[in-house]
Amino acid sequence: MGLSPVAGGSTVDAVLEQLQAQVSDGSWAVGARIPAELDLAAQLGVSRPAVREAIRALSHVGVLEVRRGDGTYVRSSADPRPLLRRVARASARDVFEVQLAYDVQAARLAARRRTGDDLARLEDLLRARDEATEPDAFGAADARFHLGVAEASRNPLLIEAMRFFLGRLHESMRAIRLDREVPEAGPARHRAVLDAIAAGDPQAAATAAAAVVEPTLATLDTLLATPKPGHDKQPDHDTRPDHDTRLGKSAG
Amino acid sequence: MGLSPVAGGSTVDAVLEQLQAQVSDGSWAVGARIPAELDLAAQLGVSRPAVREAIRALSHVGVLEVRRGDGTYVRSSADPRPLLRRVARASARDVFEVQLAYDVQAARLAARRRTGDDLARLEDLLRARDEATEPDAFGAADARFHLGVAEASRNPLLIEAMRFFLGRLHESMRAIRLDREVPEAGPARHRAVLDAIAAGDPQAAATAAAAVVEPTLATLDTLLATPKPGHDKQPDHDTRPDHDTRLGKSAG
DNA sequence: TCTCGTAAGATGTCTGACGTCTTACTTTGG
DNA sequence: CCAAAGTAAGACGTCAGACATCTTACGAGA
Repeated sequence: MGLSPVAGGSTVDAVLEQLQAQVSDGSWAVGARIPAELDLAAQLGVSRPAVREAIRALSHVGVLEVRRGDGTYVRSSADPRPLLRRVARASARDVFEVQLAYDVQAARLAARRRTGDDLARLEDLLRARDEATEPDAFGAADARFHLGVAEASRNPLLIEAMRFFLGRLHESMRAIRLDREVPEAGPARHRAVLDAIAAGDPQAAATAAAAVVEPTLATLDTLLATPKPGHDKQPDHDTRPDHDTRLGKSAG
Repeated sequence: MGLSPVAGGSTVDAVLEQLQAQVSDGSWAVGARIPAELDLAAQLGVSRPAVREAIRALSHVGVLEVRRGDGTYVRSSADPRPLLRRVARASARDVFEVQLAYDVQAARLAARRRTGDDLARLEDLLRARDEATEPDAFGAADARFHLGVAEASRNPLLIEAMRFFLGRLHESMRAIRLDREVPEAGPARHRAVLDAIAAGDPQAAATAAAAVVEPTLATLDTLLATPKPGHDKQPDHDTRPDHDTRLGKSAG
């Protein structure tokens, strides 16, 4: 597959797409150096800034790696764009289900790998969660406990994935104004997770973690199916949600 | 938090970091319009192309959204950079564990939501997997089956996450030259997953899915702990380029 | 043969300009 | 007085050329 001069739409987007295609289909192997910016600009019939913007975007997501004075190299052949698109448009429910997957796996791994320090830290986090009353503070404490479990799993990728999706989830919930209406699971269920982790029982930990989130997910479905009156009003100024959270459309 | 002129290192990276900080700490709320490129350039003491490259990168990951002729808006306050960094540097083992999380959740959801068409498709995929003999073909068929389960989960975010991480996993395995040495689970375990999904038993499906991947993960650990002679060479992550990556003349 | 300096190539950044689209305001017609 | 069309301002999109700085490779000299 070769490169061809770009046609319509956005120039930079077209360039980006062609570069990503070269990487995805293996024309440019992982580890290989791609042509210089000026060469690419010439081959594509665009200016150098256009090529640079495309390379910068691909570099930011880890597909390319730029080494000043040397050249630009392929770092990963996996195309992150479909996932990025989905993450941007995902409904709160979809994010919640992914988050549940992380929670269960984190608990399972934590049960096998947790240290004494981990347990002490988790105890602190759970206590802080129990003592929090104000909604925002409680939400933050709850997230910190879940993250604490992930940290005990000793899997940095899982930790960061969970951190990101927790933030994304919080965002989605706020967008549809359910962040204060969806009841959280009580202290008992969280205690069960910690106990299973302390006991070193992966299976029990996984089950307990699922039990923490499942009820909330069920409640979320109920709320989405029958929105409460007086809370479906659209924000009337500067906010531009419109990138459908695919939830409140029934009320429109 | 305000903006301040950038100092050392890469200009664009510094700009990008400041823009991301403004978004992450809430100085620029989701939905709000950020200052114009020229204004940002003036405030940061850099040129417009530098600002544009930073905005392009943030736009590519869904943090910002650019509307031609109008302005640039904040789309998400979650910072994806820590996750992106981790994804780029993650070990095959870490990716594998995350993949396991997806597999289990996908199976659980598929058991609840699969249609008759899903079951028929999964039967085809499983048969194709059994019939594949050549290593590459088998790996592809195996991935397609797992993706098929994800598709039956009806969660587009989970599907795309799984697709991306499967690709990333394949990449990692190839990098350490284990993609043909780690034995895959046999047909029996996969059959159990499909049966549980067909039976509509989420718990059994989750357990079966875990049983598919767990042994492979254990084997992977063994191989990584005691590398086979002749295969312990470090993956040449920074493979030096052959100049042969030049593109042929584009014939249009 | 080893070391150092130099030159070539590539990316980093800036300046300035023009094109085009969106938006809001103004003007005009009803 | 209201509504529709026209216009102007603002913002992003793209291009061109130039210079700075870093990396690498090669050749000259010890």
